[in-house]
Amino acid sequence: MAGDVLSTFRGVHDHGRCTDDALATAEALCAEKGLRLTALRRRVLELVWSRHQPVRAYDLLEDLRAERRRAAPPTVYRALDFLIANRLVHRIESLNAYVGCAGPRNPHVGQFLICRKCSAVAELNDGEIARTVARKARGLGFTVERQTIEIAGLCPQCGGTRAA
Amino acid sequence: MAGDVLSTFRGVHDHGRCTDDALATAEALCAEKGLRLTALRRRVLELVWSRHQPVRAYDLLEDLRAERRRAAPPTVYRALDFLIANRLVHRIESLNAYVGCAGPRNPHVGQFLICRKCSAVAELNDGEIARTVARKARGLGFTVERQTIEIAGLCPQCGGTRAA
DNA sequence: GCTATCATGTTATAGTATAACAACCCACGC
DNA sequence: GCGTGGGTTGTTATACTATAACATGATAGC
Ligand SMILES: [Zn+2]
Ligand SMILES: [Zn+2]
Ligand SMILES: [Zn+2]
Ligand SMILES: [Zn+2]
Repeated sequence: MAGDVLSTFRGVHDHGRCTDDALATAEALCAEKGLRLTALRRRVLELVWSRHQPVRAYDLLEDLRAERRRAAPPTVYRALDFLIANRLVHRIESLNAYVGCAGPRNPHVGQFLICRKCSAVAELNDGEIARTVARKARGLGFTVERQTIEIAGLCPQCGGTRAA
Repeated sequence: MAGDVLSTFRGVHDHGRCTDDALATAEALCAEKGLRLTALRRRVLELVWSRHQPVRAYDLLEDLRAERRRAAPPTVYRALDFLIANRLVHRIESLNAYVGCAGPRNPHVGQFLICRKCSAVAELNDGEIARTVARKARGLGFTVERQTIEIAGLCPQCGGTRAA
């Protein structure tokens, strides 16, 4: 992946490289696990990465149709199901949208910083937050299976304060 | 409100009282702030509380129609908009559903424990989690405006471990 | 090649939410 | 009282998100 957690928020990053890396990692990961990253699934993953922003399913569908006339909603939703199940894509619940996973090899919960102005999303993936949440929930007798953490606000470029 | 954060998860709580309290608090709060808690909005709030579970908008609509034939989707969505804007109701993003706010007087972010088996939802509202998230985000130059934290799993009644 | 399995195509429909404009109501000032 | 103006609700239509159900096609192991 190209750079740290905030690379998405910076004006320009080498997004071609960033997408290529993601696809290469996905290929390798699927090969290791014996998963079938078909042409369709690979292409959907590529389209998800193509903007480095949360992408909605029907936008993906529109893109797909340009090159695959027979694409229908199940086409894209099934590809997304596969990609999400195998941790290559995350769903952003508060936006009904999808983003490529920045680190599919590191097991992690979904934690996202979402800029309401430029729509960029960065994956936070902070262990301390995850552990604090898990500890508090466990302390109440609750068994945690999935954490959904979505932080909305302004990224550094769009009005955020400078890092200390 | 009737009891602590986990009262929702216990077999039986005095839910009539719990709903009455919520409505009384809402009335008082709106009176203080000069907000118009109309009959419709009050009734929708009551319906949201009626199950002490996440309720979907179209279920509310169905309930409403039993007594107000002219109710349509905007009827319920507009009431929900008002209730959410004034912190009387929370939206659970991962479920497309709505729950009554357990403590509208305490300013707080939305943090929820959601049992996938019995569908009960408890509002966590833990300051340490909120502060940890805020600190981490701020450290990256991100200005936090809204936190969405939804923890899915099993509640104590449905298979969670006992609290220590 | 045969066959079981998984993947995709295809059609239809379910579920969630908002746009746009009309009608109504009520508080306020005249 | 009367108008008037803003906020609330009614009404119709439509946009957006997602899945069901069954048919067809590709793939891999035997
Ligand atoms: Zn990820
Ligand atoms: Zn931004
Ligand atoms: Zn209750
Ligand atoms: Zn439960």
